Amino acid sequence: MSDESLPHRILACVESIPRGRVMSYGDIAEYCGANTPRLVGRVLSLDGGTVPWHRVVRSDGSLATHKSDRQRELLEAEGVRFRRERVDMRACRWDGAQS
DNA sequence: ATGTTGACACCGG
DNA sequence: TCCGGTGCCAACA
Repeated sequence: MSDESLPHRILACVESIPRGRVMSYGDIAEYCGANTPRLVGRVLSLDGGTVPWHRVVRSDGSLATHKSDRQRELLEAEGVRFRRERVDMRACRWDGAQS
């Protein structure tokens, strides 16, 4: 399964997130076999923006630290439901296999 | 090898 | 629900 390197796997996973859906750093880490969610954030920062990074949020639904404004904008544009400053995980969480 | 840093997660108050 | 401290693991100087 891991014909690709871990960083590449993570990016592929993020790309697989459907429009209007989100995944937490921890979920992606587990799904891709990363030992720590911090690694996911690192990969995304290095990548720069060739993947829909805005669809990756914290496990509690809060947004990333520096780009939170931008991120919320993009997510709302995709129809993601917000509750104050947090994503409605209950409705938008994507596990990578859900229908 | 050791200490610092970070696009995180979890727990207690 | 909000805030702060603690635990994690990998990358870097």
